[in-house]
Amino acid sequence: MREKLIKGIGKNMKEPEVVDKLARTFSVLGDSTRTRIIFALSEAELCVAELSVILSMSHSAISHQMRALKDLDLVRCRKDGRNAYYSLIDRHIENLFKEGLKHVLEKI
Amino acid sequence: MREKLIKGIGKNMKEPEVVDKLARTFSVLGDSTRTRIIFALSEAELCVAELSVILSMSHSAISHQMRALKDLDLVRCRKDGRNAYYSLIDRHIENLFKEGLKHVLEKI
DNA sequence: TTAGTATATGAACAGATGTTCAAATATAGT
DNA sequence: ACTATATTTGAACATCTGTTCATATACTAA
Repeated sequence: MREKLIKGIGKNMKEPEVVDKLARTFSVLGDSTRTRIIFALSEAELCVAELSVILSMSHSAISHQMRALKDLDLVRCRKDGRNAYYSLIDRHIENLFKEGLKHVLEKI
Repeated sequence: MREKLIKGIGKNMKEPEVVDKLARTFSVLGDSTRTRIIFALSEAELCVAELSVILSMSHSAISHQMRALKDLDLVRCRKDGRNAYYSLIDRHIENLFKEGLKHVLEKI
């Protein structure tokens, strides 16, 4: 047991607010439906109906997931008539996704 | 509805095996206990007892989580006597974690 | 061997999560 | 106004997940 080391790490630990948001951010990427949505959006801006074709899932299921992604600032929504077009909010998210993908492809 | 675009994205979609492992990888980062463990390990190699002090959690709870992290190749384990020292498996994971942290700090 | 310590494991429980279904809202065209 | 289409929402349900508790395993030192 290295008391000083432990104390130092405890001191550096991020505040609960930050830790929680970080965890929820990873968590929202951590579902295969949403992972596929993020992949699709990394190729193009897409509306709910298009995503539901790509993933073979109901509009409702997609819409619920889009809300989760929007709540955590991973995607933005652009309304055009009766369509809602979603896209990744920034390159940051795309990088995060691609870094994860690289890791997985190395380990498989 | 843009049939060709949709078909193209469907074709590019990663295989279920890859998607699932990617999702599970993000998922394992997506819990505040494990997020804190990853943070601690980004500062030093630590054993279960030390992690349990830093996080104020039982050895058992930590041990269960370490297994989840090891199963997904996020950490490695080095046995030294009766201690099990864990560390991040590579810089890749550290980058992933720090990218996520940057995103969160921007959005808070 | 024995006692003591560090981890690991399995079962069980409460709480969280993803999908479905039905219904509501919103917009466009007639 | 009415109809059709796109999306959203809320409730319900089954499944998954994280912690606790008790117990087991592994190693060290006497």
